Amino acid sequence: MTHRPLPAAFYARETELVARELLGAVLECTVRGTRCRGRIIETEAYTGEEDLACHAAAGRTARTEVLYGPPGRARYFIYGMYWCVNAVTRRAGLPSAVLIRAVEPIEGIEAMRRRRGHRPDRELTNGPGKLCQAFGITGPLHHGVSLLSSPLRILEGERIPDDDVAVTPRVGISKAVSDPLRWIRKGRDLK
DNA sequence: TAAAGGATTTTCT
DNA sequence: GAAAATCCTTTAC
Repeated sequence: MTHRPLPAAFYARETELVARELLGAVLECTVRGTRCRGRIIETEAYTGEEDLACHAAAGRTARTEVLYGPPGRARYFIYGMYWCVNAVTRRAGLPSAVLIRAVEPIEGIEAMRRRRGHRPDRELTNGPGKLCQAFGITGPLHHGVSLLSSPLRILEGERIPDDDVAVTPRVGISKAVSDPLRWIRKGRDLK
């Protein structure tokens, strides 16, 4: 497969479309010379200020500033003690992003096992906080950086066909809207 | 197998 | 004071 980063124009589209198209793309992170790669298999769209589950619903603050910036940048959100990867979408001034919820390890699995405490392989990267821990993604190092260049980027991958993709409402989010906004590759065996 | 609670920090009511 | 885009451990059935 090619190893080209997805261009900024990829992210400068409707958030739901970007969430769909990111399935199959390759998340890459290099930390101190160790490179990890994983194929994206689950994403979630946070569509803007009108989406109550989106952090931008709270308005423009230091915490949400990156969401308002240009597309193609990474945003990391901390829930108490965990970080998550987001890809900012649309254009500057329109706060929205796609949360990367799960990947399949491709490269650097030894580092992932080490960072994740040698759990079963299926539990290395099957959650938004877990995959960050596995990849060594931390806030100060990665918050707000471009996804188009190292150390953290998203590469072109093999497209996952529509027949293998399911769209569902978000689950476990009290402010979630009923619209289907979570994209999952069918048949994944991660839970 | 399911449910409950803790860790931890920012934000809102 | 409570909840949040989570995860892990403990406790109960």
